[in-house]
Amino acid sequence: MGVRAGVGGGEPTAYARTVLDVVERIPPGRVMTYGDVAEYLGTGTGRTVGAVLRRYGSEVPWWRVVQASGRPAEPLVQAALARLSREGCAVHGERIALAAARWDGRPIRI
DNA sequence: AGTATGACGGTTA
DNA sequence: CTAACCGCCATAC
Repeated sequence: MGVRAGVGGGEPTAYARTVLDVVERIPPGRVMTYGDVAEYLGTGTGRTVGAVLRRYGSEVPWWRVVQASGRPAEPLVQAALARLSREGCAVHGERIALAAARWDGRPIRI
């Protein structure tokens, strides 16, 4: 049941699965930067995280991953901002207020 | 094996 | 604020 089989031809690599796993856990209305995900995993970089989402991210909340500037990646600016705004995320221009929406990976207060 | 490629990030000008 | 540059590392070929 690889629910996450996205557009990619093959199956996600082991690394890709860890990335997708983290992104799937980002709570609605919260965001992580590409670099945050890599740092949280302890492997990879913002680039590698972006590469995974580009390939296999269609089945996970990809709009909750933004650049360190608070702005969604180029091809996703409008789509991501619309979804985040709907989730109650504070949007300033084309940027998310990271100070308020950034998620550290810990449960929000059970 | 070696090279090229990114939904990135930080620094510098 | 914009633009250029370089370091980063998993993948594709």
